[in-house]
Amino acid sequence: MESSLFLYNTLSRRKEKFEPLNPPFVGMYVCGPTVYGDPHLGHARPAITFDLVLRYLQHLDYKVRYIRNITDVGHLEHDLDEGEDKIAKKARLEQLEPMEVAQYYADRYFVFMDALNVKRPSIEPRASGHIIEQIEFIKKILEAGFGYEVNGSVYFDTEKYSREYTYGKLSGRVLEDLLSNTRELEGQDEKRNPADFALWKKAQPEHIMRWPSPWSDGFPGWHIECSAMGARYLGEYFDIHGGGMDLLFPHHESEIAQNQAALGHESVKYWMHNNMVTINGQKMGKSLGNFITLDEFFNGSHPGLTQAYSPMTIRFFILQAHYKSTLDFSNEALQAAEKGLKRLFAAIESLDKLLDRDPGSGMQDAGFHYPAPDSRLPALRDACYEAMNDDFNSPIVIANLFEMVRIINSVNDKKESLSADDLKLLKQTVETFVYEILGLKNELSGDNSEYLKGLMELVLKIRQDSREKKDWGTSDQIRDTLQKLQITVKDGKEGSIWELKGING
RNA sequence: GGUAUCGUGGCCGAGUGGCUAGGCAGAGGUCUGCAAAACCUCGUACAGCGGUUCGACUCCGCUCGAUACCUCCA
Repeated sequence: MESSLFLYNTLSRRKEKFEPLNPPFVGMYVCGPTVYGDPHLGHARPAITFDLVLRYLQHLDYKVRYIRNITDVGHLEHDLDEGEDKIAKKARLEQLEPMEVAQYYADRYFVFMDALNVKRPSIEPRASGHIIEQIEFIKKILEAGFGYEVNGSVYFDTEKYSREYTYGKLSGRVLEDLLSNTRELEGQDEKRNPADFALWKKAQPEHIMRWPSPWSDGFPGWHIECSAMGARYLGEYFDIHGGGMDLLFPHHESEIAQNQAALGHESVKYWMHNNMVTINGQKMGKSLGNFITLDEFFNGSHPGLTQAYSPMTIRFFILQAHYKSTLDFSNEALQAAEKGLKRLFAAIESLDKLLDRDPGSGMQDAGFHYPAPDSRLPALRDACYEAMNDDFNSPIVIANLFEMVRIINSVNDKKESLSADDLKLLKQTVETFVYEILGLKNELSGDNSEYLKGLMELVLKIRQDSREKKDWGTSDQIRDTLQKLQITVKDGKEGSIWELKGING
């Protein structure tokens, strides 16, 4: 595994070799959710994408500090209520404290991310807990001369910035185009330039989320939190900054400008952006109202869903597409993912049984020959590493895993044979990639208590006896009854196996 | 209009200048008391039109189409 990890850097628009600033340490910052609504499928994408990145970096023995923020202040409602904080609005409607709302949805977010087997980041800082850092950051921008204050609000001076640096380098935009193509919005008159963005906003009287600052009682602009918290926890220069493609402009663009202005240099070496989840070809998003929440997926309680889908089905579905491609949701696609995942885990169970049965001794006595080492196995393992090294290409990893599935099943059917060493290599490879790197887990096996296992062993023994007596009536009755209890019995050459039907039980 | 990404077989989705992606669905077969599962075989896809090339789905141009973003909206 001497090949290096390459990742696509949005800033350069090409794949670059990953070379951490201070190996073996890696600093990674990912834009987290704004906690004013239930997490939906669109939230799962970046969470799982960067969970994959985290897991693979950890697998490569990097020590990763992973920061994912919680935005609980600052996002303004775009449509109806101009200038009102999103969280504040929701709070007023529901007669709750703003922080109560933020806490509620943050908790929901954690629960669903846990269900998706997304590892918790090292630190999950909240914007509301870092007002001081944000104010300090704004001060630095003002000191450097790239901001200006108007009526208690502070704005970033994009025009002045553009004289020395390039505002638009990340998103490929040109400031002049931005100026000429800006649509007219209310409340923009304070800005010198339509392309300028707020660093600090003075709160209107009805605005209940507010903090004191040198300029006014108000709240920070949207982009400043990531600049401030990134610098706070990862330093002025760190390795990876991730987020959804929809954040590329203006959020990340502005973050670069803020850091350049305040610190005198940029902060991020590699910018990574995951693509969107679409539904009927359209971005799934809060603003379009076409989102399906994770809760609804897990329960099947959305009219657009023909059934419930388990967390691992969702995770597998997302990993089957490369993170930079759009991923179109459909029931058909999710059902395909569910079945594929089931096949994958069925093969892993078969592999375990093969190893239990043949721990490597006595094979020759039992009449087995010792097959030569199978060259396909190291090749498949290497292909998995190559895929991961090539910008985290999880779909290729999965394709290779299915090649292994086919080999496992062939061995299980006695159509091929593998040495015990090869079986172990196979097991190690499969488990490394499935469990550790892709972060999948077998949801079916969770229900296999020792109690249930013992009971099933007895039932299948009785059925086996009746089968040997060709008492098909009894044997089929047992199978049919078990089927009604959601337990499927499959007769194989080495006896019968059983599984609980449906990943949701 | 600008910027970016993309258009692959029934569906989802990789990838490459000439060599099988993979999953699901479908067809045929093997195995099995039946069933299920598994295994084998199969469809010869790459928006359209030009160009470069010995050869392009893969490179270039154009056309058509889709999606995202365009100031405080994941």
